[in-house]
Amino acid sequence: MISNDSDDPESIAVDQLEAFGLSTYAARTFVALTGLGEGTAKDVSALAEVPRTRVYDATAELREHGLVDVQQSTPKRFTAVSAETTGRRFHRQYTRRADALTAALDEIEPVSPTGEQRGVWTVTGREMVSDRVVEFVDDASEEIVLVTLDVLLTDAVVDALRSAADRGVAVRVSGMDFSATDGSDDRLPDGCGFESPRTWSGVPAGRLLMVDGRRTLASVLVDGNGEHPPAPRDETAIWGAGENNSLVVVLRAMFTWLNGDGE
Amino acid sequence: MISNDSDDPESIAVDQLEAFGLSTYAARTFVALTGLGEGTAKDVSALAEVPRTRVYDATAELREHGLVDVQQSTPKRFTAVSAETTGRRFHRQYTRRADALTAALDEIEPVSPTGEQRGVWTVTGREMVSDRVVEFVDDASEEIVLVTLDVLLTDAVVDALRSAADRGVAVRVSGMDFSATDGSDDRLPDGCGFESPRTWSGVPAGRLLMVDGRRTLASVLVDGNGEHPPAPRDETAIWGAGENNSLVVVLRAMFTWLNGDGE
DNA sequence: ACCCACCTTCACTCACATAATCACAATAAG
DNA sequence: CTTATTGTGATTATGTGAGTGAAGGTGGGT
Repeated sequence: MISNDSDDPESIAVDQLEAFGLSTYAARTFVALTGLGEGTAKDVSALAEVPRTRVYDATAELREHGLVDVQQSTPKRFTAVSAETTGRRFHRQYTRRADALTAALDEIEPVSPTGEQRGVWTVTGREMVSDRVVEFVDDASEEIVLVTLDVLLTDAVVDALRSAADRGVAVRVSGMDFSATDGSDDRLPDGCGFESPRTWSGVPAGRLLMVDGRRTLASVLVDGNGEHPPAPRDETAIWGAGENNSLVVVLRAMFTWLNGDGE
Repeated sequence: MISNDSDDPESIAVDQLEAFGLSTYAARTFVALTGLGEGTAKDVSALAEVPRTRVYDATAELREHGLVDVQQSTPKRFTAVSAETTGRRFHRQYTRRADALTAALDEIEPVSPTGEQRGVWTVTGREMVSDRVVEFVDDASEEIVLVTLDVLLTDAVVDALRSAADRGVAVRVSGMDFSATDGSDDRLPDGCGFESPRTWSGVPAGRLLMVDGRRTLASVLVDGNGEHPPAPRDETAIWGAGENNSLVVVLRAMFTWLNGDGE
């Protein structure tokens, strides 16, 4: 199958514009106008694969978004705004949307977000797991224990750990692969040394996290199901919350055992 | 007609989520889960107007976006991530989209953006006109002359004027209504006094802009066609570029005449 | 003044995606 | 073993947008 989303700038721009809610005609028309700088309906129809009679609808749609100006002459001439203005406009618009969404959800959200949980929840996707890690770390008030692969220690996670350490939380981080983190990662705050990395060699690679002894998360990297490119391996995690949560109990025991072993 | 987009938090959240590309089932399911904190398919179906058998598809869709975690039990239980995480996630995602779009469009954009233009272009919408003003001001290298209503002097415009003044451009701003800008607006940099505001009283309200004597813009506020709410009046602008552009010639003559009159 | 070419708008069909409903299998509880 | 309930799949309907064609209007050329 011939994938539509090639990697040439035109296709990328069209895809992104469609993601921002524009119709395909509008997106293609805008890209064509960006390349032309200025042009008539015929010009656009020739360059982009847009029926000439529909260029007018497309430009009307673009005009409502403030992306195209029109010259009232015969034939009508159209021009697209600059790339920076376009990017800034969408950025502003969707930042506002995100803020409105957060505000609305905040009103809906019930009061007790961190209650006792019975079961174990599952998350998939590397970025999604990182988000949960950050979320848990941000909620920490006393202690954070994290064992992670180096590649999974993204900037967002490091930032969250830093701010936790700054607010007085005891942060203890250890790497699973004993390649880089010989002593402690240079990006992390001081006093994060936890346990010799070698302790964890042989453990199925991923992350282990415990926050305040009440929230735990465990993840593994699972091979993508025979995908064509090198397939950055997908991550699957489970997490649980609450003092008596089964996963919390298991991991807490595991951590205290290993920690007590070290002393 | 009963408008679907009411102003209660639930409807706002659903609308925003749909704007971010989610299906209505997924949006409604997520909002219901945010209110519940945790629940089964039946719970969601009862609270949100979603068929029970479709809750599973909706949660699958939400899971791919990292917005919902699943508990593998019978019955399955679902939980939504926090409001802040949701907002941050979408903000990140669409910031990246905007950046990718800008980069792609930059590659497409031809080299000479500021050529000689024959005709006169039209723009509608207050925000769209402000964007053009900012765009022109940002491209200024020598001189900026702006006459504007106070309400149209938004922060974005002021910022653009500031940065232009900082880079050595002669900025001269004047207000049309002689209410606030007695001498000079306190938000503006120094040395922007241009002409007594009274000169412009009686001129159809809007803005007049000239940049480097090569680009001009004129706008007026036009009454919204009998809209129900107070209807913030819409703005319509025309602009032209090039030394010999008709609009440029007219406005340049106008400005130099008034300026020479003042001396 | 007429004709012709082109531009512009409008109306229509078709296809696809999503909403919505139903039927059936699987599981757990009594 | 029965039964209610849960999960999965197939199926239909509906609405939106892509694609096409026809008709009206405008300007230029003869």
